[in-house]
Amino acid sequence: MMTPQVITPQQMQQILQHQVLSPQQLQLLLQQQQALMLQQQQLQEFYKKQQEQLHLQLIQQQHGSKQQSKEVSAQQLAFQQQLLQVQQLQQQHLLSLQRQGLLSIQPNQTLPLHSLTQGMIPAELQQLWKEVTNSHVKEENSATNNGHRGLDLSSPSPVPLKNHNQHGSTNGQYISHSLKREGSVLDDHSPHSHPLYGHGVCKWPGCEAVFDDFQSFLKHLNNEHALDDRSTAQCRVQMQVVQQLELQLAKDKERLQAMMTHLHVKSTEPKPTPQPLNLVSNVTLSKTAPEASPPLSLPQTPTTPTAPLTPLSQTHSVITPTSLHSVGPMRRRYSDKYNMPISPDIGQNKEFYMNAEVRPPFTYASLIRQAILESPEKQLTLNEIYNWFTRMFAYFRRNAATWKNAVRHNLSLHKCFVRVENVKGAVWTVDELEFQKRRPQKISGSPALVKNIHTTLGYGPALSAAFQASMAENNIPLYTTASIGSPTLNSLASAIREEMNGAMDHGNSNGSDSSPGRSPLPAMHHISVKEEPLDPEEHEGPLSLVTTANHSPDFDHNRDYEDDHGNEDML
DNA sequence: TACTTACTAAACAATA
DNA sequence: CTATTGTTTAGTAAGT
Repeated sequence: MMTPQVITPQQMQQILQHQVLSPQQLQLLLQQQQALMLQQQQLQEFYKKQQEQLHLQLIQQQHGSKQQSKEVSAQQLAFQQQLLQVQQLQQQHLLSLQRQGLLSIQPNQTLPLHSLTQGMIPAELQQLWKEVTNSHVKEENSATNNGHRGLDLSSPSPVPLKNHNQHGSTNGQYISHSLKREGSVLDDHSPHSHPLYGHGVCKWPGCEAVFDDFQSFLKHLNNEHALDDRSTAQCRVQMQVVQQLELQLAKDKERLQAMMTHLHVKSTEPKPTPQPLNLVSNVTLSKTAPEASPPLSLPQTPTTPTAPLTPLSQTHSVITPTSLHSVGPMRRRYSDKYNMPISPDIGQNKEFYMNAEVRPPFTYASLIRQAILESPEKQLTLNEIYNWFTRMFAYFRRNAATWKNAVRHNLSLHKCFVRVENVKGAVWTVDELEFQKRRPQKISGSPALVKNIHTTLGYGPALSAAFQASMAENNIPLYTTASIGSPTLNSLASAIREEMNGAMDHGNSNGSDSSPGRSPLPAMHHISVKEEPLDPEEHEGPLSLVTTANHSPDFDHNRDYEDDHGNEDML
C-alpha cells in the first residue's frame, strides 16, 4: 500500500494545520537532525580510530606490554565516551520522535533542544574525542572525566541519560522543562529568535535570504516557505534522512556493543543487550503517541506535485517514521516513478548508504544516471559505473553479479543511456532529455506550482539545494573523508545546478565549451543509438553529442579515484 | 483486468 | 580460453 517511511504532503498539512508541529518545530527537527548527522559522522571517524587503536592494543596485549593496563583503561575511556555519544544521540533522537508524536506542543512554544545543548555540540565532542584518542592515552585524561577504570558511564555524562526510559511518560508534556544552558549555539530559541533565523539569514535549507530584522524574516518565512509542495517535499525527505540515521544509530550501537563485549567490559554499562532495540521502541513510541493514527506515509515522492495541496482527508495524523523499512531484496520502486533526482537523498544520506548495507531506494536507472552525472565529464565506462556503485553504496558490495547485470541491463535497455565510443573504449552518457521523457508525470495542481515544477525539472534542484545548504551548514566533509578526494559533491551540485539553469535553454551548458582550439577529436565518437523509431523532431540536435562532445582527454582527473580503489568489488 | 515499469536471471554475441 | 561488455528475452512483482 503505502511505503511507510514518509509522510504525505497531506499529512504534512494535517500536521501543520492541527499544529501538531509548527513549521518552526519541523525546522527544529531538521536542525536537530542535521546536528545528528554531523555527530554521526564524527562517530564514525571515531570508530575508525578506535578500531585501529584497538587493534594495536590487542597486539600489545598479546605481547605482554606493560602499558597494557594503562592503554586499556584509556581504551575504555574512549569507549565510554563513545557510549555516551551514542546514548546522547539516541536520546536526542528520541526527543525528536517524541516531538513528532506530540500533540500538545504549543505552536509558539519554543523547543528546548536541551539534549543538543548539553554536550552535544560537535565542537565539544570533537574536543572530547581529541582528548581521548589523540594523546596516547594519559591517565590524566580519565581524571578529567572520571577516575574510574571501567566504564563508568554515570558520572561524566553531560547528559545523564535520565529520562532514557521515560519516554512513555514524556508523551504529553515534556518539553515543558527546558533545560537551557547558555553558550550553546543551538538552543537559544527565545520566542524572538527563530531557529530558522540566524545571523540575519534565513536558514531554511537552500534559502539563505538575508534580513535585517526579525519581522521581515518572519514574513519571508511565511511567504517563501509556506506549506507547499516544496516545503513538504523537503520535510519529507528530511524525515527519511532521520529514519535512516536511526538505522545507522542502531548499527553503531550494535557495533559498540560488540566492541565492548569483545573487550569483556562489563562494568557499569547501563544496558548492554537491549540497546539495539531502542530504535524500535522509539518508533513505536512515536507511533503510539497520537493514538491510533494510521502510519500513513506515502508513496508520494518529492517530485509529485499532484496531491500535496489537497487538504483535509484523514484525521489528524502524525509523521510516523516507521523505520525498519524493508531493506531486503525487495524491489522497491519508491520514488523513481517520477523518480529522478536521487541526488538530494543521496546527498544527505550518502554517509549512511556508504556504510550501511541498505538498499538504496532508487532505481538502477536513477543511480546510473547519478553516477554519470557526477563524473566530471558526464561519462563513465561500465567499470567506472560499477565502482561508483560499490563506492557509494555498501549494499552494492555484495551480490555483484546480480546488480552488475542489472546495471548492464539498464544501460542497454534505456534509451536515456547512450554509449559513446572513443579511442579507449566506450563510455556511457546520459541523454537527459530521454531520461526526463521516460517518466510521464501527470502534473496537476496549482498551475503556479506546475509551472514551477516544469521550470525546475521537478523538485530535484529545490531539494538538492536544501541539502546542499544543510550539508554546508554542517560542514559535513562528506566525500572528502574517503579517498574520493574528487569533486564529487561539487560535481553533484553543479550537475544539479545545470539541471536547474540549463533546463530551459537547452544549449550545452554542459560545462565545457572548452574545446576552443583543441585538435580535432582523435577518434570518431560513435554513438550507438538505441532503436528510436520515431520522434525525429524531438531532439533536433544530436543531443547525445552535446553531452559527450565536451570530452576532453587532458582533463581526466576522473580516473584518479576511479582506479584508486577500483577493484574492491571483485566478488 | 490490462498495462506499465522495474528487478532479476540468463542466454548469447562481440570484444579485449 | 576467459573475462568483460552489451544486447535481448523472459518471468515476476508492483504500481496505475
